[in-house]
Amino acid sequence: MSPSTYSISDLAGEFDVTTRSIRFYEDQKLLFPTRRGQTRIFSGPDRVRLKLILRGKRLGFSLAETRELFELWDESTTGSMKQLELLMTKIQEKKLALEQQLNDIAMLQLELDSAENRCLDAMNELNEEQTGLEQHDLALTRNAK
Amino acid sequence: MSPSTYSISDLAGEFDVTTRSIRFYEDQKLLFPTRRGQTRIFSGPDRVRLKLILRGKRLGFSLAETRELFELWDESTTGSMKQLELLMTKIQEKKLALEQQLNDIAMLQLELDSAENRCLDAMNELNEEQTGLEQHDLALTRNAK
DNA sequence: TTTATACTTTACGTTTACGTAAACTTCCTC
DNA sequence: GAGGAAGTTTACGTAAACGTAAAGTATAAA
Repeated sequence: MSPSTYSISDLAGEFDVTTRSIRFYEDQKLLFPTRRGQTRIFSGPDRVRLKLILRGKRLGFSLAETRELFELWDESTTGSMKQLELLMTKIQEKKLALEQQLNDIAMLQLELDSAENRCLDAMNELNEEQTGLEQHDLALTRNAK
Repeated sequence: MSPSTYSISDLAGEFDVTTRSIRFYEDQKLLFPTRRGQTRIFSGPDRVRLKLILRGKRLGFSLAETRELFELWDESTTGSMKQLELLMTKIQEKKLALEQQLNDIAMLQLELDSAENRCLDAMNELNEEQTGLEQHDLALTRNAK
């Protein structure tokens, strides 16, 4: 069974971040460990939030943005009407940004494929120059699975 | 017809960045404008690169990473075998990172949808409390197109 | 009891990606 | 020829996200 509390180095080890980073995230109000004495004790939800923080980073989110998302999520159970409307706006913004990111990724993937093919072509040319034509059909094996 | 050269403020205006940023990108070897006197003149390829820089930023790339990609692309026509193999490695790395990003985005989208629904539920509840049950079926209109 | 290990706080240092101000030059227009 | 707009260089400032000592505490093992 997975434990329900974690030390700072447990989490640092599991997610490959430094303890310094984890303490910084706490300082920035992204994590809320309890204490035993002065030692931090992280809960399951803390662990989840850490995972989300790191995912956010991979997507280019600032810590402030991630914290905003956390707050939105938390307030979604308690918010007033005015709050909820603002929340909807923010959610829509994030969704639009993600759409944009999907487009960006799709285009970059196409370009990387193109670069990959150019690279393979160049490698094949170098091979042919060196070894003559005897391996000519090797050039056709590159799309085989 | 689109012009083939651009001033710094042309590009700043088109892509909504400051001239300061553009100069900084040049300083970091990401753009290579020519000069007329001391005034920068940007080419079509420069404009494309600027667009790519900004796309990279949206994906969380550092300027150094983007420059690396540019250099990879440029070297793909001239590289030696050793170079080309390293290039392939880098390309694979980037492709893997993009796959990860796609996963990350998919999960975040699910969570945003969930948050959106929680939000709509909460708003409907507030409405019902205030107006009684007369608008009860309004709660069902939210998935209509 | 000493020693090792893990944890803590405090605080200054560093990198990235610009912002911002100061002090010019060019060119156009009035 | 006096502005005004757009360009330039130089250089210091700044926010974010940690890195990196320094110095102390707590606990378990030898």
